[in-house]
Amino acid sequence: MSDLSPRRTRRAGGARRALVLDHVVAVLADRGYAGTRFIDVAEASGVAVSTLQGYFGSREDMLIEAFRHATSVAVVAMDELAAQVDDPWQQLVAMVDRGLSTDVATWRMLMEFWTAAAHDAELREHAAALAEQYREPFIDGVRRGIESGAFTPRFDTAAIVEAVVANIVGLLYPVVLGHLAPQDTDYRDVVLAQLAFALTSQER
Amino acid sequence: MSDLSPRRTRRAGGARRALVLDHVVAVLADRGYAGTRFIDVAEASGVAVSTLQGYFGSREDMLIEAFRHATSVAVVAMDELAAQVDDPWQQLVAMVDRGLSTDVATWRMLMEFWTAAAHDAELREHAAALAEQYREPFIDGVRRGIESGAFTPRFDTAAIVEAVVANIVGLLYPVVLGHLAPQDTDYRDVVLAQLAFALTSQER
Amino acid sequence: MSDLSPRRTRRAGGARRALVLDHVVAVLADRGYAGTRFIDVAEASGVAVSTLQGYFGSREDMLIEAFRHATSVAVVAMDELAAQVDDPWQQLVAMVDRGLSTDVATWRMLMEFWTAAAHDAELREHAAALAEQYREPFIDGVRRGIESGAFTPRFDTAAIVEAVVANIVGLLYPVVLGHLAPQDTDYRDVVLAQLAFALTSQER
Amino acid sequence: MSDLSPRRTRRAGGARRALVLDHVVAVLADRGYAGTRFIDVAEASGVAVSTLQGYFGSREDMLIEAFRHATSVAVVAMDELAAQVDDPWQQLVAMVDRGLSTDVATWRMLMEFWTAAAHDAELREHAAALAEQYREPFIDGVRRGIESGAFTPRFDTAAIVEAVVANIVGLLYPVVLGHLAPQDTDYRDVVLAQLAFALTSQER
DNA sequence: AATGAATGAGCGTTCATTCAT
DNA sequence: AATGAATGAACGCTCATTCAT
Repeated sequence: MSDLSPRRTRRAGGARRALVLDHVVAVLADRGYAGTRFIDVAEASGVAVSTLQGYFGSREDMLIEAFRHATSVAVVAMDELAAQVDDPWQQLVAMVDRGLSTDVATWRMLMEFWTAAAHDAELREHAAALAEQYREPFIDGVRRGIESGAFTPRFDTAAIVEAVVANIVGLLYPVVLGHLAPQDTDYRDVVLAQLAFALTSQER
Repeated sequence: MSDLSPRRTRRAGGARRALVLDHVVAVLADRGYAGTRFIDVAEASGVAVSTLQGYFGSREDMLIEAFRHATSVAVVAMDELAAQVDDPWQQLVAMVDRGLSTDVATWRMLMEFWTAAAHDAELREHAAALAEQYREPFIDGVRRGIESGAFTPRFDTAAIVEAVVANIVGLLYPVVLGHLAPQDTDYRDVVLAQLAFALTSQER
Repeated sequence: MSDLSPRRTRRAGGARRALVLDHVVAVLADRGYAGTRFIDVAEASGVAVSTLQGYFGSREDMLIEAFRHATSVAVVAMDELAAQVDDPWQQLVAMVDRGLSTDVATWRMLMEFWTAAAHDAELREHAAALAEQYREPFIDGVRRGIESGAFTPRFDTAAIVEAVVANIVGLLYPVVLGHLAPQDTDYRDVVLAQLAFALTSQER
Repeated sequence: MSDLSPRRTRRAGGARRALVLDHVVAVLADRGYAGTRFIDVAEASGVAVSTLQGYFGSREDMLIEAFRHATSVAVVAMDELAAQVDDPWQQLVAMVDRGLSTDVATWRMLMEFWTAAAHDAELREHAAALAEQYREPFIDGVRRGIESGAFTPRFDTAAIVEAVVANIVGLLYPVVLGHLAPQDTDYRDVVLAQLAFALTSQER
């Protein structure tokens, strides 16, 4: 399993520093990676620019840490969700529902993160870890269903999971750009039925 | 059908201007929306910075026009593909194959475009038009299949199309960030089988 | 007497060129010396920028020639006025009236001219010639009055003329800046009475 | 009485900022309004360009504040002069002498200020306030002389004051352009005698 | 002669960063 | 630790000028 935690522990700031990170994430979602300046975070958080630099070092370091912070929170939440449900199919349903109900702010943050990662090797590593962690509980759910005999999949587990994750992440731009309402019952029905189809051989 | 053409025709530049646009798109995919400076395009195209400004007006106008140019090309290509195939199912298969084989450069360009659109109202309008045009031939294919009796869909046409488009666009980040090979036979099988399932009622 | 004519005859343009000069003067009064760009004159006159450069050479040369043109016109008009009136006092009155009724556009043009001259040696020479020519008919009027016995001045002719010219030019900023109406009967009365006082010894 | 003070107090800079303002005024007089660039002031004052922008905001704000600074100083000096002399006539004489002995640098600064004001509404407001304040002690002196019976004016107070102010300001261009020595005893005699004439009815 | 196209020089401005307190 | 002040680097943009037609 990859590491999502910061590589070195920073002392500066302490509690105040953690509070600032949430502001950084909010500004990031609003103004974008390249558009997030020190002064924006300073105004949003009430902390002086030079203090921010004392906390994080450079602008890029601040943004990278904000991404680590925000994505870690999101992944941990998904993991906890998976741990709460025992039945494999119900677990998958819960995770799909969770994914489909991702709020716009989170999508925006992820969009900025991934777009920034496309231009930055260090962020790209982090994105790879995030992708793996995000798919992990899905793969786990499918495998547990297979082992228990509940699923008799028609395809590779990896391909099935990739498809359902694509069904979730594919909502990002429609939702962020306002083309699609965040929650659509019909869409959920299609995704879940297709997933059930993929997991269940016809000869059953 | 929405309008993807530039609002006003610019004369400056002529043929040379069109050549430059391709360079702008390339730089855009490489450096990102915010990271694309006049000097980058100048170096890539061999045209002086001030000449670029003579062509496009401002940096933003240049980037917006590049996006219009590139996305129009992509949409027209998809439309032509749809027009070439007569059988509805074969048309859908062809379009899915086309979508799944989208090259990294195009995905990067679209990623930059959509991310920029999230912060710019004018680009957002264009993105909405693009989204509509991209889905149009899919919806058309499904409808034609229903009318001919080939499809007896289990769900709303819109939801089915949204799901298959999500299966395509959901590849963007895995492909751009290098997590996934652009072409994966298993993934294609899942997507097409799920689409066929959604379009075919069991009682047939 | 100094020379106000252009130093070298330019061929380019001919009649069209002369027409353009009036546009240059108008733009000059409106936008100021430093603010007058080729494109402004081009838009005002309907002549292409590069054509203007063909006419005048550089931007500065164009402006300098416009100043020469406009000031020559003003001085010639004052000279003609002086030649029309025979009686020395009536001549002075006519010239004062003429000066006090200078229109805002002319004042603006002169303001730009003199301000530019403060930063340019060549224009300063021209301004010196203009100053001399402007005072010449005043000095001539006073001298003719003295010779005829009509005036018995209390002060040097030069000082008297300087004072009355100051009374005229002193209106420039109030008029241009809108603090004072261009024509004020009371003010005229003061200027003329003070002039008459200066020209007439009490023992007469 | 109009307000000549800056509209909002800026903190940045403090003492250093005030020192820079004098340099701005000097450069302004030397190079003109349009010709005064940040780099000129930076070189004259030894302060970095970006620091100047930190102090003043924009180039225009810097120049406007320099004008306010310089003109306020000039007006305050004239007011103090007026307050020192008790006898109305002696006060007027002192003010005329002060006006006629205005140094070239001040005239140049005022010339630039007024010329700039002709193209800028905000500066024009300030110029109106300045004009009013400049004439105020003159009007006050005349009125006090009338009340005490020392003056029995032949004309409106406003017209008389306008004429004497014109006699002062009318020196601007001759002095700035070097046509006239700044101090000329004969000219002073004319101005003062004409003023005395205007203020004293013949029947006395 | 007249013009559009192309371009380089120069300027205002933004912003991350360094430094002193 | 926290901050304001100061600054250099970099970029978009304007505009006069040169060149080819």
